[in-house]
Amino acid sequence: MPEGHTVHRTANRFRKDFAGRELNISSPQGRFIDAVLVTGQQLESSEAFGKHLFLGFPSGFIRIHLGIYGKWRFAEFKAEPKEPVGQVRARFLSEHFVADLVGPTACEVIDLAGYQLQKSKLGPDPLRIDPADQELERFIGRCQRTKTPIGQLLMDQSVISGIGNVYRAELLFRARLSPFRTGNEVSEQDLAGIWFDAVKLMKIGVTKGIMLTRDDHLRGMPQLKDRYFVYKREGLPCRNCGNEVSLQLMSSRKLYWCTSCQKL
DNA sequence: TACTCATGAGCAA
DNA sequence: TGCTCCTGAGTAG
Repeated sequence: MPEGHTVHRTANRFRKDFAGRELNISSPQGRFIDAVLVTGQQLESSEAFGKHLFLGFPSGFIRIHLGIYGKWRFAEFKAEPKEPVGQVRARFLSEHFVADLVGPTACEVIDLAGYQLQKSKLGPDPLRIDPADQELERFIGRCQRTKTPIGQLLMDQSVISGIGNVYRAELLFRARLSPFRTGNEVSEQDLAGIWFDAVKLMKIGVTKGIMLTRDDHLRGMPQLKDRYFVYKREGLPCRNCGNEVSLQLMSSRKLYWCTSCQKL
């Protein structure tokens, strides 16, 4: 489930199983021909920024973005790894670990300038908190300078990075904010509330590996149908007021919200 | 077997 | 705004 928390988990996994080792990098599918530029080199760093994963090697970086279909398959092996299954764009191999990448939107080798350029396009990431960078102030400033609806701003990776369609819907419900309220009409206090709630929920996502947004369900592993307040619950009763959860398209993405709890 | 859908985003018009 | 990239899971028949 590729929202930001997944990418941070993947970065952690690469640090744990692959960092400091020379990796054999190949493209079983044949579409990542630049694998030859970095294969055999030592993995020096593994970092997530928003939904981007950057793997650092002596001669450059691999940037990976899962997009909507992308997936990782990790495995440990004793003697030989299993043969790749399906359309494996890239295979990362160390002595005892293998990571197969399937269906990413982006998998490319970039230099330091490209790495810095990619990072410069991203807004603050709630999972990378550095007080010196004033992330919260940047986020609030970007929102309050525009008449774009808050539901759209939360999906804009240059405003806040790592949020996707699930967290967007759930954060706005938890804040009782209409997705259609424009950025300049959302108070500083409400924006700070969304930010800190995102920090909280996404950290849970990193720890648990799934998106949990209901405070009464933070323990255990609830079924998908019980996991959310509004996401994918169109037509069902709102868990707070009982009104039907609404669904409509916003910038061609499905937006779920409760018209009664999240008034304009 | 065929069809639909998805947690994303770049690009042209 | 709509098209396109791209893969696999789920569902209907």
